[in-house]
Amino acid sequence: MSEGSEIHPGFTRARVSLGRQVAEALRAAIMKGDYAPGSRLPSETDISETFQVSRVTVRTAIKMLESQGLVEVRHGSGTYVCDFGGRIRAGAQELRSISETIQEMGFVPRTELHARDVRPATEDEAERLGVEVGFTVVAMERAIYADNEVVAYSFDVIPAENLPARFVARFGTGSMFSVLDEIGYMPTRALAELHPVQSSEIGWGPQRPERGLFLLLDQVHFDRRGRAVVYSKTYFVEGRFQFVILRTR
Amino acid sequence: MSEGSEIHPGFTRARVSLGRQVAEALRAAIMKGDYAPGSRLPSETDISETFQVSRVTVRTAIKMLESQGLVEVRHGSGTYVCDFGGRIRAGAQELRSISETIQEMGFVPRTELHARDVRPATEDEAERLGVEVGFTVVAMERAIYADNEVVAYSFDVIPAENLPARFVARFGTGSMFSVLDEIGYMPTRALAELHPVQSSEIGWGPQRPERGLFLLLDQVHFDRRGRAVVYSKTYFVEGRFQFVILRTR
DNA sequence: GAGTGGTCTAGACCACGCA
DNA sequence: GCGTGGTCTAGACCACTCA
Repeated sequence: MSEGSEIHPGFTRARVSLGRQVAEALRAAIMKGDYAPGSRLPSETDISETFQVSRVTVRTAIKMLESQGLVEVRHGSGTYVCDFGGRIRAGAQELRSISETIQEMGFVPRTELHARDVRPATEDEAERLGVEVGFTVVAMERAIYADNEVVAYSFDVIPAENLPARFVARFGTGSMFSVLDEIGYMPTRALAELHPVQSSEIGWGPQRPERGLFLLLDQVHFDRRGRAVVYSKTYFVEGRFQFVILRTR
Repeated sequence: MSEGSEIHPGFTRARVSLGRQVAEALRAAIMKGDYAPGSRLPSETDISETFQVSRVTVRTAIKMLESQGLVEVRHGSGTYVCDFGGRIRAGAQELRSISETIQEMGFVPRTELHARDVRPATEDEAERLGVEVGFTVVAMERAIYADNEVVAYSFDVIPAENLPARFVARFGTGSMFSVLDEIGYMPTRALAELHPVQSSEIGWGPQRPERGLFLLLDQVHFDRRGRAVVYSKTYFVEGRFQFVILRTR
């Protein structure tokens, strides 16, 4: 552990909850090898003393790690580090950018803009985003790479009717989420549907799968005020990305 | 609301947490139409007074409903009932039997046993279950119906080497989970992977999809002691079941 | 029986939204 | 500015595991 700093109430520009800070510290310790797969973490009481936080806070941190499939909690026994292989593994209920996930698993992420358009919303898009048909949107088509291998093709639609042109222009350059953050539309929640898809019409370029089999993550992102800010269809190429879900009672 | 009974600490044979009880009561109220889609639930403080529980408990209840995509929480504003259509919608991170989910959505569930075998575990099964190759297992193939329409085909494997024959015999008759519960192997956690699958070899009977497209939920169930108790491959027929994931930061 | 995680409480204060 | 949800605490007691 040996962190100790960085963790403090006081809310000194604290946009990150204490629980998350503890979770990140524990995650780093695990990744660094302080706790080997199969070994036991310190007890919740110990951790709470180490970080000087309440046990409730420690528990929220551990729940986060658990939902990422990183640790396993056994009642009456302890919390144990999971063993996981080298594939890209993402906890499906963690909302984070795909690039971020790829990076954290030790691969080099890259996105490639294939098309970009400012146009009226289709009927489907309008319904999902809760706007009128014909509302102006920015539409993007991107390929997402991990170590130069296509992991997913993503189609994103962002309502832009009332957005200053200087912001509209920035979509397609750099991280979509950082632009959204700047204009105050940072997604905090997404409701996603999962569908299997087979199509030879999805994707492009030399790595386009022959008779492509994809896992479609069909999701609408909402900001903290409940406004729909992005409608995304991300087609994950089967076999290159491991989506994990921890299911509990 | 107007429940009031059933909710009490005291732990009179309470295997169900207070939070879950409150969640169930709220869920029932929503399903009954007490709160229409889009309308606001009472505030957390109000609910905690109504049910005579702490606000923390109310919050765990609301988190459950949120993860099922049933309500939407907006900071500073309130908790609102989501609008969802007539399709079967399951929160992917809730561990519950499929039949249970189907029933709760207002359909009539039915499972049909197609095959059943007691045999040695394959290499793959042994690895996933953490047992030796050749370990005796019960293997079942079942079709799961909602209102007489096939929703999924499920392949379940249960380690049975040391299980009394009288229990082994019961798998395939009635609910798999109730048998597991009786013998003390009730799953409390499952780690699932999601994959798209296309195959004409999955399924049987007149409703077998032509060129079947499925969402495969590939999962190992664990009991509270961390023992692997079931290895399931469930192939959901695309279009008949809506898997929802709430993703949060 | 000692030690671990699971549940619950009452109370405090912060951040946000909305009028 | 009031009411809403968000975070955090200290302490209590229960249920479970394991030696």
